[in-house]
Amino acid sequence: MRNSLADVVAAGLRVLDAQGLENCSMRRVAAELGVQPSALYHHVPDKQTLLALMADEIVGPVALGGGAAQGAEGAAGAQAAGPAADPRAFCMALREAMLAVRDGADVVATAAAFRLGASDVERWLTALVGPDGARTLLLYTFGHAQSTQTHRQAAALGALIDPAALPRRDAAAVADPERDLDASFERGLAIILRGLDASATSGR
Amino acid sequence: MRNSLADVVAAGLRVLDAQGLENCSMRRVAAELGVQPSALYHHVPDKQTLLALMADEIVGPVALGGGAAQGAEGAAGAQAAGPAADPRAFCMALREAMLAVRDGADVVATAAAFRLGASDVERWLTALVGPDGARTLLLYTFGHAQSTQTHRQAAALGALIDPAALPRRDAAAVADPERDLDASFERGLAIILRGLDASATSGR
DNA sequence: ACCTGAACACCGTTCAAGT
DNA sequence: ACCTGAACACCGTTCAAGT
Repeated sequence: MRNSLADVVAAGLRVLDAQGLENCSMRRVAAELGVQPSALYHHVPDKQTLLALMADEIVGPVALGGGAAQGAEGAAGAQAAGPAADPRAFCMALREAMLAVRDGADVVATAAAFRLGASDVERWLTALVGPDGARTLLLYTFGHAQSTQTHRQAAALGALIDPAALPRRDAAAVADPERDLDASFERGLAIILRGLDASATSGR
Repeated sequence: MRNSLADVVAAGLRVLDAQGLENCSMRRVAAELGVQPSALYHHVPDKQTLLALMADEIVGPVALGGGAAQGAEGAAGAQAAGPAADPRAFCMALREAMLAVRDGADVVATAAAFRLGASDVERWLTALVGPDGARTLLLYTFGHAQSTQTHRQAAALGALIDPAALPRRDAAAVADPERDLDASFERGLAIILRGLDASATSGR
């Protein structure tokens, strides 16, 4: 039989991961399903809506399945419990989920901005650290993940840049940008959490 | 006589501010200059480069002209001094500059990610608060500004959403989202700066 | 309910050629 | 140096029509 909405979203994620957001066109998603472009509009009103559904799929495991990342596909052995109880683990899991699919951070961040204050992840974080802490952590996490993925993409294209032409201080980061960015994320997270602690123990 | 690179960048900014990033095509920029699309490729190798130059123009006043925003165009009465000496003022000025042009945050954040660790703004902030603090503040500022502008755009299109259908807790934010987002940005900034202070006074 | 086929109004980029 | 004209391989979306 024919395709369901879930099939369309899954095909979208496959194209996104394989080709990147730039090349994730309605026409390519349709081709992935072996169907005419116009057929997609039976399942989804426009591209933006499809991307929002894809974002939900990317983030789903984090909001529902606990701190450990589970792959965007099946989520076979899901813990029935809620998300991680600790904001650090939550943000790291969120980051991992976004980084697991190509340009995932862009897709998730854009969708989240459309529902500012009303997303599941923001609600969960608000329960853990209050509304200001939640938004700060979330936007930092999005910003860092987007930056990481854009930088990855730039590095993938421009293996062209000659490391010898760079200032000495950037040498380590150029040598292993992936490890550097992971560590940089965790240090920033620590700074924000320290700020939240200080706010809690002082007069607010 | 004919157009210069500066003319192309200026035309790009005019189209961006008037039509948004989505509609800021090479063909429209060319039309703004009264020229064929192919003529742009004499000044610029591709669209990405043009957007990066536009990003520099948007952020320029902040990196060079002090804390006060000055409009992306002329910057007639520039203070000769460096940027704001205080990280709070610097981030607020950066945010203001990005918000001053439609989709400015998207354009600046993308360009910044391509030069991660090598942008002028990151260098300046690093001098004020060290590399971890700089990246944290920067990515938070980008994330919040992007979120603000995306949310604006959504609100502009969907005056459709019925406020009565929303949970009560969001009522104030819906009533005046602009003021709410400004205040939210400053509270998040305070949290991060408090975290940096705590790191400095404690053992690091 | 789900899809095809054809169309409309667009894209970024290249390239030979003009002045 | 700066631009035109024409072309290539694409876009998102709509709409009548099929099954």
